[in-house]
Amino acid sequence: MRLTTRGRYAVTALLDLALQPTEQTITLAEIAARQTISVAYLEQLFAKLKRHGLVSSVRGANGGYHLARSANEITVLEIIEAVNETVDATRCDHKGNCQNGAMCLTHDLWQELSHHIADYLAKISLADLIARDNVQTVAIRQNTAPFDSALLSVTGI
Amino acid sequence: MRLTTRGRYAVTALLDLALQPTEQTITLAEIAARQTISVAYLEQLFAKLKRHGLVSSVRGANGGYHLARSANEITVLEIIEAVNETVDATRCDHKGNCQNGAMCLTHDLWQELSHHIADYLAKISLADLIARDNVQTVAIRQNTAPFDSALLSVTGI
DNA sequence: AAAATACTTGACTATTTTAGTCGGGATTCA
DNA sequence: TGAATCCCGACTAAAATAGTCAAGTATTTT
Repeated sequence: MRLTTRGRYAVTALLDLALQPTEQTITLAEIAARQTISVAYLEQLFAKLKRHGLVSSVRGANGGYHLARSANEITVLEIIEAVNETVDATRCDHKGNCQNGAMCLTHDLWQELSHHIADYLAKISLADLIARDNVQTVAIRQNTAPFDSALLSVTGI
Repeated sequence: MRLTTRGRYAVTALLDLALQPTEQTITLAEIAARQTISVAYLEQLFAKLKRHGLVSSVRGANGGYHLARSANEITVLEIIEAVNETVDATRCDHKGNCQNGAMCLTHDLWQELSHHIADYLAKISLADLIARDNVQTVAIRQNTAPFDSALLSVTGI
């Protein structure tokens, strides 16, 4: 079971995307500036997110990314799994062959824990997150002061 | 957030210990044989478990380990935390300074997830696990055939 | 007292994963 | 054409995991 920077960044980046007006394409440079993530790393993550059908892209000048579905149809679980993090806590990938082909003493415990976490995260959509007070508060902060530095880094000044 | 072999082994080993008659001291060699974990690695884990007050040891010939408390007073969460695995999913250790000193967009999500998992694991004691059908089934299997090899490795034959 | 048993400690190591970086290429718009 | 943007693969440094190994200490049995 793994839940590290990669998954956190992916959810953060997609939530940032979900907070922008849907009619615009959003560049990775903008997201990078607002969320303090390097563009190069975001490229890596968005390649996976695209492969899993969570975002769509427009190439070329004025290009960028969109959510591929509406914010209430994208769950946190999907995002995390798309960037190769698993929520599985068993060592046998749920197969039950954890001890030399047989089931280990604690197999069911880890299996139930895995399901528990997956259920929890599958019930939270990007739209749910947007609706939260603290997300709104942080988003407003990120759109004011840091926006200048976003522009700076985009223009390369 | 990490939940890997180390935490799984620790819970498995303590559950094995909890399944044995309380009046006996249990050696690591026996646990190692039943659970297919190397003695050297168990030593490392039990050092931490002892430091955290989860087991007590008896040295010398016929020595071994006991649970330091009764099985219903030891939770899975405690065991996992004792071997240095954290159930925290935030990157800021709950401090809320995840983005250059300010709160990142998804801080609350990870914080709530962490609490959710911790609550879940804190409600499961070793006694709860013992009561499960599948644990009994596996324990019986491990006490028959593999017990010979346990004796063999103990006696060094 | 000696031997056997068992725990204790610390150093060491191979492998894997994470968290990125870097360079070049393809596409589109103006 | 040239700038903006996404696309792709290779590369790397640092950390964590999953152990191993060796030497030592403590206790009990004989």
